[in-house]
Formats: sequence, C-alpha cells, structure tokens
Amino acid sequence: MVLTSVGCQLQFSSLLAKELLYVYFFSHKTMDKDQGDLADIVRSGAGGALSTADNHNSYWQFPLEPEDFRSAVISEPLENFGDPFSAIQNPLLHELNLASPGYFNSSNSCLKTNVEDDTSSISTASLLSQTILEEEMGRPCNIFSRMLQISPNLKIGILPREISTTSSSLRPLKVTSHVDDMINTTNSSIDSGAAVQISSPRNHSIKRRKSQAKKVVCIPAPAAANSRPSGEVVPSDLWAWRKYGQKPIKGSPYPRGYYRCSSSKGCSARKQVERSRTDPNMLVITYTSEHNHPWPTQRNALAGSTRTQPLKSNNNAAASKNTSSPTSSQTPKFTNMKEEPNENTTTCTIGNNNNNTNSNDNELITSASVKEEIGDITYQKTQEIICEREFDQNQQSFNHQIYKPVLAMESSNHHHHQTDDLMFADLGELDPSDPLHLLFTQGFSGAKSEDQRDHTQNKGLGPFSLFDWSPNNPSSFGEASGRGL
DNA sequence: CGACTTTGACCCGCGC
DNA sequence: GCGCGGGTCAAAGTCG
Ligand SMILES: [Zn+2]
Repeated sequence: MVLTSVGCQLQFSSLLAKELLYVYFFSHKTMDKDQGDLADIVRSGAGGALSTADNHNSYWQFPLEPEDFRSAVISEPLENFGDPFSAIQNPLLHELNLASPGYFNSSNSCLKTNVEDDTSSISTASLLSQTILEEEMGRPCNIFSRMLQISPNLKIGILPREISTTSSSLRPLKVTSHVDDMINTTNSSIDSGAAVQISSPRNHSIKRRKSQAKKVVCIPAPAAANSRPSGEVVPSDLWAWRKYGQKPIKGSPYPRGYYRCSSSKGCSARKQVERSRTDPNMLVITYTSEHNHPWPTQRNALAGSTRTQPLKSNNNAAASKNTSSPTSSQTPKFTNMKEEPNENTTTCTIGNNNNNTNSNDNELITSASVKEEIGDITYQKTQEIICEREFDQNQQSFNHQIYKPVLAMESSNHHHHQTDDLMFADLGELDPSDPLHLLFTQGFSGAKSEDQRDHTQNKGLGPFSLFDWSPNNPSSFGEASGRGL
C-alpha cells in the first residue's frame, strides 16, 4: 500500500505545489442496498507558483488530523470503501499555478505522512490511503487512485496494470454496474436488468436518484477578476462533460446545470453545478457516479470545451461551464467541498481568502475547510495556508490546521463578495476563466490522463492536473432563468 | 457532419 | 392520490 502511494507521491513530488490540500471527502451513499461511504480526498494546490518542487511543505493534509476524521470516517461503515463508488473519490486538485507543474510534489511528505498515519485506519482520508486501500481491495475502483498512481511521467510505468485494467474493465457498461446502483442507474437501462424496463424511455433508475451517492464539491466561484468578460465561470476538470439539462432550483436563485460525461457513452458519470445559495460566490458541484473509462483523450476533452459559447450573442446568457479543458492557467484559489446534508456527508471546503491571488505568488492564502457531516456529526476543518513562493518552506501553514465548527462556506465566503457577487447575481456563472481555482475531485478515473492535460501547458503534470479550468471553455450555466420546467 | 447547448416535456420520488 | 420538486430525455438549434 504504502509503497504505491509513496511512489506516486514521489512522482508527483516533482510537480508539487506547496499548497496541496488534501481534503477528505466522504461521500456517503444512502443507497438502499449499498451504503457506501466514500472518502474523498481533495487536493488543492495553492500555490502552484512554486514551480519548484521544493515546497512540498506547503500543503497541508487533513489526514493529519486524525481523530476526527478517522472517527468520522470510521464511524461509517468501512464497507463503503469497497464500493466502487468509493472509487469515485477524487481528489481535488487545486492548482494555483498551473504553469508550474508542481502540484503534486509536495505530496511526498504529505502523502507519506498520511499514509503512515492512516495506514492504521483505512478511513484516513488521505488520498493515498484511499488509493492504497483500493488497491488492496484489488478493485480498480477509484480512478483517482489511479491517477495518483499515475505519475505524469510514469503514469503507466508505475501501475500499468491497474490502469490497463481499469480502463478496460471499466469501460464496459457492466462495469459500471458494479459500481453501484448509481451507475447502473444511468446505464442501467442498458445493462442491468433494467433492460426490460428499457421500454420506457425514462425508467432509468431514477428511483435511486436521491439515494445515490454524491460527492459535493464547493468551489469558490472564481474570482471575477479571472473570470471572463462574460463572467462565466467554468471549472473544468479533465473530463469532458456535456450539459444535458438545467433547472431552476427552489431554494436558490441560481439554476442548476446537469452535466454528463461525454467521453464515453457508457459512462454514467454526471455532475451538477450550481451556485451556492449561501454564497453566490461558491459553486457547488455534485458528482454522481463515476467514470467508467480512462480519461478522455484530448479530443474528447476538447470537444466540448473547445466550443465557444453559443453565443447566443449574449454573453450573459449563459454561464457556461466547461468541462474539460485543462488549462492551467492560474492558480486556484480555493476549493470547497460539500456534501449534501441528507446523507452523511462530508464537506470539504477550501478557500482562499484572496480573490485573485492569482498568481500569486507571493502570498497565497488558502483556507480550507472541511466539513464532514456524518449522521449527526459535523466536523469542519479550516486550514489556512499561506504560501509564499519565496518561502514556501516547510513552515507552511499546514500546521495551522484547525477544526472549526464553523461553516466552511463562510470562511471562504469572505473573500470575494464584490465582484463575484455581481457576477453571480446575474446568474451565476461559473467562471470559465477562473478555472484556476476550482477543482474538485471527481473521480478522475481515467488513468490515462496524460494527454488531456496536455493541453494545458503542463504536460508534465500528472493526472492531477486534471482540473484545469480553462477559460476557454465556455459553457453556459447559470442562468437563473426559470425556465426549467 | 459531429458535438454541444438549449429547453420543454416527461418521469420519478417524496411529502402531504 | 395529488402536487411539488428534482432529474433526465430528446428535439431543435448552434458552432467548429
Ligand atoms: Zn466518464
């Protein structure tokens, strides 16, 4: 286990960024049958700036905090881990500066640490641990894990087998099925017994809708600054997403966009993007199901993203979200993750105080909060990280990790009311431009993500670079227009 | 032509 | 059983 993780880390290490955050994410499934909990880990790298790998220190890890998480995690049925779904875990990667490939490098320390600590407890939230776990489990489940394993350079080299396995095996619809009902849902009609039902077009497994395990990631809406003129914000992850619906949601002024993985038809991965009611600045991305396939090829990824907005001529019209273009443009400021209340959920929020820090490099402050709600329990962790390029060093704020009962969101919120609000006000848009910051983890299952990211600049980046927010991607999302139904 | 977005309708789960 | 709200489908339109 450890070894693997370590290996990965090492690889990443080169990339690394000071500010990597690992957030654990727990997703929980309330499925009837399967209760799955997922531990997700999110990484946010804040300072990508550090191009050098030197700084691994910057990152902090939640896992460090052992008890709470563990308890929480553990408290839940470990069973879940086994779930394929768990595989979904995705780390959020934040990259402050994509330019520098160093997201991961910090990982060495972190990961190891985590690993070690966690080792004892599976639940630990560290990615590694998960990864490891998964591996142990023998399941190809997590894409993410794969990712980890895959190093930019070594990707394949390291765990060729997993990758191959995964990819091949996953693709088949059936595979998905094992993932969970969730997945089946989507595909179900096709594969599973559902076939019969197929007759009805929409039978899908909607039933489970609610039950489905979901991962919620809150991302600070990108700073307006970064955002495009149109104000769109689109967090892009490596995956290619196709928007298949948008609806207004009652509680919030902002509409929710529904996206489906366009990379593979069989892929049941879906995501919902909406602005947080609480903070318009925050985007809440909910991932459902996991990808069955490896990362989309550039083409695929580009496919969606490439498009410029529909233009309807109006910029406003849409907010677009993109999905897949990996651009590493800037630095992600923060990331928040949340999970839905219904179920046990875990929320991780990472925020950075600076709106625009863009780049910055000089100081990046990132605060991350993780909120875990499990059953009754809710934990939040807030961490602040300050990265200074110059410094970077070890000191990094990791040490500062703090758990707070406070809502993560709040903390993150501070930052930008200003512009962002405005933007969102319109309808929330996801900023495409900002992409920088956002990221989350969805399951990046595809082990092969190499190319995609390429687009970004960093070819060197490992799979982690998954998240790219490229400003380029336009997708519209956000309109609150009420049309929904 | 292919891929994506938009958008109304349909379906489902849930609460009353 | 009904209505509400949410999630998905699929046709139409757009864009590269
Ligand atoms: Zn997919």
